[in-house]
Amino acid sequence: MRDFIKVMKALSDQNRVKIVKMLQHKMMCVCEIQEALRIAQSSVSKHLKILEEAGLVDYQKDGLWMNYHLTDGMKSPYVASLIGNLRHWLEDEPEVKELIKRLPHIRREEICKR
Amino acid sequence: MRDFIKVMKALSDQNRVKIVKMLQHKMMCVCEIQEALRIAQSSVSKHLKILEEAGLVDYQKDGLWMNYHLTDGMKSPYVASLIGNLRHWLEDEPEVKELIKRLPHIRREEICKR
DNA sequence: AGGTTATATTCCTAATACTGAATTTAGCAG
DNA sequence: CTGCTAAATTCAGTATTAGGAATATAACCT
Repeated sequence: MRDFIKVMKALSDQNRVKIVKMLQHKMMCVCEIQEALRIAQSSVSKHLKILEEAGLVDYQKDGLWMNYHLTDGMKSPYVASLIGNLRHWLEDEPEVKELIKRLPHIRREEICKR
Repeated sequence: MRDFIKVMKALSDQNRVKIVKMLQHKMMCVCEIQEALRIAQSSVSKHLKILEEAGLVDYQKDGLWMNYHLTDGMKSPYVASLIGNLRHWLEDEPEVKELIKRLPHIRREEICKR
């Protein structure tokens, strides 16, 4: 029950859903997500932690960068099902579409170092 | 997006998830749910409203009673998917099992009128 | 109409959650 | 080691949510 509710809560926030939708397209570091969502860096970190604790995302260190990516959901049927469905769900949401369109132009080399 | 998040939020609460699991077994009135969950009547009403606004439950009047039941999810893919999955999900949760076991003994004729 | 009962709504309190600014931590480069 | 940068954590303020007691509403009965 606790695990199920963790996943539901994780997906109960607009910014976190947007993060999931973006990560379907490419792995991203914190500052890229920050740039895409235009919210404070600390907020991004906290959202990612909530997604991670729900089992939705994971990350690999790459020097200073943390590359966040979606998990395969092998550890939780709730995660597997929702990540699977979210591949088609919300695809036509204007907010999501606009975000995805901007994705290719958000490159860490241009964003970081400031 | 708003609709999706409404469904996620509706299922982000233990008592609301329990209500959904109970309604898989039979339609129930407010006081039966109140007796099953052992929480205040106003809390039950509010949870049911949240579930209703998310499209997860609906009700039919029967005199003074409101018979709440799960929807078929025809109006929302999110609802359809989650109600479908919740038919097997959480079946082995001790809290849910105990609740379902008590269900047959919770009959409105014995509960109401007090 | 007046009484009774089931449910909804209002009101208030306590707990939880989101936000951003500031600080800390960790990994590089020289 | 020093300086620099990305990310995590802490802190404080605000907003949202869950809870129950009390009240209002609606449907029934006589």
